[in-house]
Parts: sequence; structure tokens; C-alpha cells
Amino acid sequence: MRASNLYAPTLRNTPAEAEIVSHQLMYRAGMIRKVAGGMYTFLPLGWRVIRKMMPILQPGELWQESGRWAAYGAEMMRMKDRHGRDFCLGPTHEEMITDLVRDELHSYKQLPLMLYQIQDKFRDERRPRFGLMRSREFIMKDLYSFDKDPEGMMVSYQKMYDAYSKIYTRMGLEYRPVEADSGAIGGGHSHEFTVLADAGESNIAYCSQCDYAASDEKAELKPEMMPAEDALPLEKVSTPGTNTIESLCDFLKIPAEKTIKAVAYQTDTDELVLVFIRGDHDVNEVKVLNQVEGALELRMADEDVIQAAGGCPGFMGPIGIKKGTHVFVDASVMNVQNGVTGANEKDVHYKNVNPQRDFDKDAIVISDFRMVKEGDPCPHCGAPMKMTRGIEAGQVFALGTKYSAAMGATFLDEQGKEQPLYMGCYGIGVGRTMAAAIEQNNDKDGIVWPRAIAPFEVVVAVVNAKKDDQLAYGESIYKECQEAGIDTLLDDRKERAGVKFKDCDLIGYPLRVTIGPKAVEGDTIEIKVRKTGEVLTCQRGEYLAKVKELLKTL
RNA sequence: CGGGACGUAGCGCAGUUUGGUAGCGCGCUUCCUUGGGGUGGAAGAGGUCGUGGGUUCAAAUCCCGUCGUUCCGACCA
Repeated sequence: MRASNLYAPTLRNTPAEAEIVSHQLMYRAGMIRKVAGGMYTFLPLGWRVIRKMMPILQPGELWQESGRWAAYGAEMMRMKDRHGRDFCLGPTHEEMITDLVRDELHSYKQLPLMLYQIQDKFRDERRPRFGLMRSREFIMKDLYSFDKDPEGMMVSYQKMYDAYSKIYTRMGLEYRPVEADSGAIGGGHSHEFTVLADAGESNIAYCSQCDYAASDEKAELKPEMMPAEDALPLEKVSTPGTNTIESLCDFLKIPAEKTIKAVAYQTDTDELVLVFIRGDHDVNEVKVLNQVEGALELRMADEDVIQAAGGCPGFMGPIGIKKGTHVFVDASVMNVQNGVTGANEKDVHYKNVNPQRDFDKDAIVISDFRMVKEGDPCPHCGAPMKMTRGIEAGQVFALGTKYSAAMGATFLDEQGKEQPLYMGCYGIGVGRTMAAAIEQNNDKDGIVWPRAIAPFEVVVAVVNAKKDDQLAYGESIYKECQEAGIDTLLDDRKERAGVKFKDCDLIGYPLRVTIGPKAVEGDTIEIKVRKTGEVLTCQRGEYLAKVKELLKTL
């Protein structure tokens, strides 16, 4: 490839709309251009990165079959054809793959099976942002596994887990596989591959001692214990104007862990869900949502709905709520001794609340509804957990029979008995991984690509391409590199040396081989390592071995 | 969905407060110069001021609507 034929328009200044460094650099390095909010064109260099990371229209009826036409919600791009039939731009492909295999995969002898594709997905994101980090159209490498039983499924799962680990390791990224909620995809067991970066939108918790790590939504928390006290009699107190935990604690001179606050949610199916949690804890909405069957989304409840259930906004408590309302109580609340909670009357709270004694346990769901925070004890070993930010670049799911059972994808086992397939699905967000790689690998001069996904491994930069002898020398070096199996770009543009060097640094090729007068006159060849800035000088006869050696380290 | 900011040449911006001939830098074209870290100079090309309406003798500028981009938030009763 010659740079003179390469459409890679680099920019000197940064488009104002690009907020994070990967977005800025991909834009400036001529790899992507925006079409509309959350939609990008990949230019040749960007496409070369994408392509290296691995070796649309869907009928609504398939989604009706799996039950996800209704369940997928607002993120699905839906449309109708001229006959009024429903279609969508695929946000994911479980239905398609299940449909594909159910007609022809009928014997245990064909299992296990894994199928993959690299394809565009469409999701009407609530808020697309940060360039390729969260876009409405994006490329995903997805793979689906089919097995005859749960044990086989977990073998496939482990294979993909290991493969993904190798992929991220080879890309040289700092990442962590973390236990994750399976969300709209479903299934029981899931890990996210999270690339550590401040620009990431996900928070992960990990143990400071053992190897437990989970997304904040998933991180399990055991109920916190409180020092034992003698239970005092339940009592109503007047607490005028104390409709926040802070004002309540100030007024009663008590610590927040003695309070039980209420958070009222309304589901998209308009069910009221009241969550009671200690005043110093935060609600984990994913854990809440997972306990309400059929609900997809939570929002803050409307006041009239709260009042209809017997609650008083600002002064709600579990005591006196209408039967039949979802009342969720975080397990830590049950250990509060002589605490304070709302009395469902304006400006009134209960004090000396002892949930074990005072709550109607038949009317409430006690579970873990807490959001993890720094320092919480690890559910495995009890050591304090730490929090960090990351980019959810890939995820693996053990689906079980969710799709195969709903859609009738079955096979005959050794006994000739019909069984549903056990499935897994596995995805890598390709563009997001590309962005994550840049977030972790850049400096003031531009991108520093890990060799595994660099658009080219080596750039041969001809210092002055207007000089025929330099250009010819560069061409011969370029050919030698190519013949040696190295993915090489010849920068033969008739630009000044400084312009080329700046561009090489900005685009971030791992190695630059510089061909100038010193090469023409004395066979002296320079190799510059982008990552370290190190410059090596060697002779014509030895440079190729040196390049190969250096590439192994990048 | 709520809140803020922005929309003027390919890109980055000024001009809007106080209405009066459309500006700057980068990039682009041509010529000269320079030639190993974004050379220096000269001459050029390029804009329905997002869009629709209104006020006015006159609107990039004031008013109303609308579309788009972007950031923050989505929340503790």
C-alpha cells in the first residue's frame, strides 16, 4: 500500500464535538468521519483496524416467537414494509441464528457447534456519545454456541471466555473479565470483558485480595450487620420538613445508617415498586428490575400513584402500605436496630423501628437491592472491594434454552429423544474495542497502536520522495518488508519530512523505518519505535531482522 | 425524557451585547523558496451565516418556531 493512494485525511486541529481522546485522534488521524449523531463511516485506515480484529434487516415475527418483540423496548429500530409487516434493524442476532439452525441441526452428532459473524448492529441508544464508544450503528463480532446439555454449554462458554481473554491480551490491553448481569440478552451466567479506562461508562468492583470482580450492577452484597441494641417501642415523631435523608439526620441527630429511606419506582407496565434501603446505601436498579417480572424499565413514580398505594412522598415507610404493592426491602435494612423510617403521613416519621419485629414479612420481598461502593466487603472472601471505571468491550453469555425452547430449536439425543439446544452467545464490540485500545494507548503526539490491531505494522517513510534515489531505496525496503510478511505502508508522498513524521506519530504505526540521504549514501537505516520513541540505527543487511525482533515485543 | 451550550468557508473560530458592504487561522489552488520533526513568501478559489416565519428602510445580529450537534443528568420520597 502506498500512502499516495491512501485516503487518510489527517487534521491539525480537533473537531470541537470530539470530547474524548480516542474520538479526537481517530478523527484527526483520518480513520473515521461522522455521518449523523452516533453513525460513522470508516475510512481506509479505520477499516484496516476493524478488519484485523478477527479472522440487517430482520423480520418481526422471529422476535414475536422469542418474546422479545415486546421485550426489547425502545432501543430497537423498527419499521414496516409496504404490506405493513414488522421488521427491525437487528440489535443482536439470537433470533436469526436460532432460526438458522432449527431447520437443519437435528442430531447430537452435530454438536457442539459454534457459528460466528462480524456484522453491523443497530440500537436506538438513549444517548449515543463519545464517538465509537456508544453509537447507534456499530460492528459486532458475535458468535453463538450450541450444545446438547448444560455441561457442554459451559465447556463452550469457557472456551470463548479463554479466547476472549487471549484476544484482549494479544491486543496488549489492560482488561478484566467481570461477572455481569445478562440484561436484555437473558440467560443465567455472564461475564463482561472490561477494558480499564476513565472514559468508560461502566463501573466495576473487584476484590483487593481474591480474584472476584463484577460489574457494579451485578456485584453481590451480603447484608451489613449492626451492633445489637435492646429494641425500644415503636413511636411516631413529628419531623417537619425533613423530606430528605440529610435533613432527617440533621433534625433527629442520628447517623444515616440508622435511617430507612424509600425509593418509589414505576415500571413501564405502570406497576409501583417501593424499595426500602438504608439511608447511607444506594439502590441498584438492575437488581430491582430483575425481581419484577415482565418489566423493562424503571422511572421515578408519579406522586398520585404513590398516594394511591397509601404512601406519602417524602415520608414513606413500609408500615401501612397497601397490600399487593411491590415492597422490596434490602437485606441490610432487616438488621437496622431502633431505626427511623417514614410513617406515610406528612412531616411524621417512625422511630425505634426494628424491621424484624415491625415489618410484615409476608408482604415484602427481602433481597439484595444495593449498589456496591468502594470498600464494601467481597462476597467471596470479605476483603474490601475497590471500584474502577472501564469500557465494556465484550461479553459472554450462557443462555441455556431461552431461545431454543421459545423457538423450537431441538435435536434428537442418543436415546432418540427431542431436546432443546443449550446455547451461548458471545460478542465483541469491535469499534468500541478500537476506541478502548486508543484510550489506553496514546500520548501527546497521537495514537500508539498495539501491533495486533495497528492499521499497518511498519511504515517506510521516505524523507524526500522527490529525490528519485531516496524513493527507489524506499521502494526496495518496502518490498523486502512485504516479502517478509510484514504489513507495510510506504509513505511516498511528496510532503516535507516533518509533515510525514507528524502524521506517522499521529496515526500511530508501531514502527517507522526512515529512508533518507543517510540510507542512500551509506546504507544506514533508522528504525523508530513509536511506543518508546527509541531510534535505532542499523545497516541495510541487518534492519529486517531488527524490525522482526522489535515487532515481537509490540 | 429533563437541563445547559452551540450551529458563520472543508476544519477551528471571531463578528451577535449596541442591526448598516462577510472576517481571521489552518487546510486547498498556482508560482517562488525550503528540503530529516507540521519551511518562508506572493497571488487566488471558496460562505443560502442550520432552517422557517416575524419586526425593520435595512437582520449573521432583535423576536417566535423548528431541525441538528454536544455536554450534564436520569436518582434516594
